[in-house]
Amino acid sequence: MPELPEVETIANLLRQGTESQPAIIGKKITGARLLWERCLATPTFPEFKQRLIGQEIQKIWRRGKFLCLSLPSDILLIHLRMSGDLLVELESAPVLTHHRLILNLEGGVRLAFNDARKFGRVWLVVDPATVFGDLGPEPLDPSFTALDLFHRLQASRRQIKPLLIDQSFVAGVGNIYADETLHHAKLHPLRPSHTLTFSQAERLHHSLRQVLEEGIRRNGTSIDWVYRGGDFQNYLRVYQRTGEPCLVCGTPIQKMIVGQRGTHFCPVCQPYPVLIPEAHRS
DNA sequence: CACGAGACCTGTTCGC
DNA sequence: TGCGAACAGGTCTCGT
Repeated sequence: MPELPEVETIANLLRQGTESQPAIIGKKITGARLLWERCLATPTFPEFKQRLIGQEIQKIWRRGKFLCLSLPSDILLIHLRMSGDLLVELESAPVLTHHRLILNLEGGVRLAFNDARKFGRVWLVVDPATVFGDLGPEPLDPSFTALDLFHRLQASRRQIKPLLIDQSFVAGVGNIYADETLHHAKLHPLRPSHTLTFSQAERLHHSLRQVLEEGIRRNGTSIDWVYRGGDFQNYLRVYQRTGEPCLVCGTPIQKMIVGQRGTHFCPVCQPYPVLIPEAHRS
């Protein structure tokens, strides 16, 4: 499910709390319960529990699609993958079917990792870089410029859509926001990345930020049976709008499979350009 | 290096 | 109405 804007939304909720749920910053972890063994990537559960209990949640942040909780001696990393969610609930609340890991906190509340499809993972590490691997730049970070993006596009000959969702290219973009970004930037999903001009790269850079920021502003996208409170699904321009009119030109939105992922685009707003082979250029 | 297929999972929706 | 197939916001690994 969650891409950058959804993870950012969850981080905000955990930091600030809501009318019904307290913020969890500053709270100590008092207990842990593992309900689906494989969701804990590292360390073993006994060590996890022993290291975790007594530590206080000092900071909550995001890197790409990773949710990160800083503790005094460790960092707890959570990746929600397709169907994961984090809920703050009363200790007395019933344990829902898809709860996979529960952390008890001070004050009678708990943090529950819920994940129907069991793809999500949790790590407790000292150095998050060991888990992040070669994660690309944060698209909303001011240090990520259009020129950076242009250089990265030039360094590859891959199709732009699979490249955008490659986490080592830029961090945090998934299927929904990639399709939305390409439509906003008026670029065909199959366009080879190295054929983009600098001004097209600038446009892509701008579109990527516009779309991600709007997603965050609307508290993310809530689709399928997983409701998270966001309403960006009501403002999608192409994603899951196959056959419906393009909001810009009225042409029916088309769907194709690219890199095994459903890809939605407007054939008129996002034309595939006639490319002149390099060898034939004067 | 780039791409495709398959695996990991469960739940919902689609098509006959 | 019922049932199997297809599909879903992600990522890893393996083979070509």
